[in-house]
Amino acid sequence: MSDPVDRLLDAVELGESIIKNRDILQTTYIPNTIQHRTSEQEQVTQSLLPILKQSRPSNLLVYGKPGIGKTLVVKKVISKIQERVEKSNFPIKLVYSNSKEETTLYGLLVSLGRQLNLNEKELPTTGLAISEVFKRLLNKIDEGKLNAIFVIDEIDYLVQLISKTGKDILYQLTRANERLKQGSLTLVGISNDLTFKEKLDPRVISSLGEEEIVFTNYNVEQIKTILEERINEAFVENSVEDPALNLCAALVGGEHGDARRAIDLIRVAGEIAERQQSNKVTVEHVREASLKIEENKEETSLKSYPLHEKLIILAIMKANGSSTGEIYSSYKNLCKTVGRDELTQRRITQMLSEIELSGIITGRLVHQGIHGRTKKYKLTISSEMIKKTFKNDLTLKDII
DNA sequence: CCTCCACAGGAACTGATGGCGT
DNA sequence: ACGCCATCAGTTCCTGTGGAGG
Repeated sequence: MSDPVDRLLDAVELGESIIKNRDILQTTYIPNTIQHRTSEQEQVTQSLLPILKQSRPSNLLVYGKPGIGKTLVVKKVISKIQERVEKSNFPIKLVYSNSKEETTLYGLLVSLGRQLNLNEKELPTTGLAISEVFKRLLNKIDEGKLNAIFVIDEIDYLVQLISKTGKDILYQLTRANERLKQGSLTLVGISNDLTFKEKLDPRVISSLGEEEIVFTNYNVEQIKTILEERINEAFVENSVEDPALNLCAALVGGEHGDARRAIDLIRVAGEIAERQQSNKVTVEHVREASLKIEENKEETSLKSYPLHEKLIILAIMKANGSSTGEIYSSYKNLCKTVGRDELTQRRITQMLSEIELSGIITGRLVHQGIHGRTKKYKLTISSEMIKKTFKNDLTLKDII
């Protein structure tokens, strides 16, 4: 999104910048005070408190919509506790992982292991049985006499991964303490999906859900104060106009109140203002930033698709609003012209729903009586965008 | 009221890849 | 050297279905 080369060049060109501290505008930055979240911080601390007494704290489940500070609060509390026990010989190890970023169960366990300082030799990235990986994790904790806290973000994705493979890793994680002699393991699950608990094994619920904390959504006012705080620290004084700030909060607050997106928005707006050599961030900049973020998302997801998905998107583009059957035959023609083997219709329907999930197309189920049922797909982005991004693709450029 | 279309979408399977332990 | 294990892309086979048209 923000190209480091551009950033450097701009900074040199301008000599001075209206953004004085860029790190603060990163969504991973943990501010000193997390606004509107004091009681949640207390609750998290409360359930992790037993660590100080060297006994095992409760497992914890944190719920709430995206971008409302769940991860921030959990990370902050744990690092505070870490500071307190630093000198004792009973160290706390924070291990964070995001299930969405790891595509497989194996990958997730390995990323946990890496943070426990297991190297390639001790924990290879492939080849082992899942149970073997798990055993090595526990061994490491036991040997190091660690108090490990596993923070698993978007744990609902993990549940999906597990249900595919049939392993009950979550159950084993929650019961791991019975297998540990010297260390301890605490599980903190973070979930966006408030109903996700229903999908869990009841045995897991009883131990994982020992404590539950629900984060409420931010409203527009709260988003605004959060933005204000970051702006104060990150921007040169008075360089963000009030209407711009309001618009930022309104654009985001109108949806789900995702603070991360608000912060992204003001950061991009700031960068645009800088590039235009303006010394103020205006409403216009925010509007532009909003568009730019949108387009960027579209472009990167278009680019990242494999060939057959791209062909499907082109097939839809040629006949916007067509049914699966029509798309499929159009796709087959495209395959012929580029000289590739075509895939089965089953695979194509699957790809279509995958693409739909990313938001580039939308499908609508239609029942046409004797003409059966189909899904009709439409593009949600402009065909110019598609042409523009696929033009550089060697195999595609002549069929656009 | 029944039939039958044109698919949706689940489940199980295959073959390839890559790397482990022994 | 061998069997094993996880994962991925893709295939095969399958059951299910709302309502126009007879």
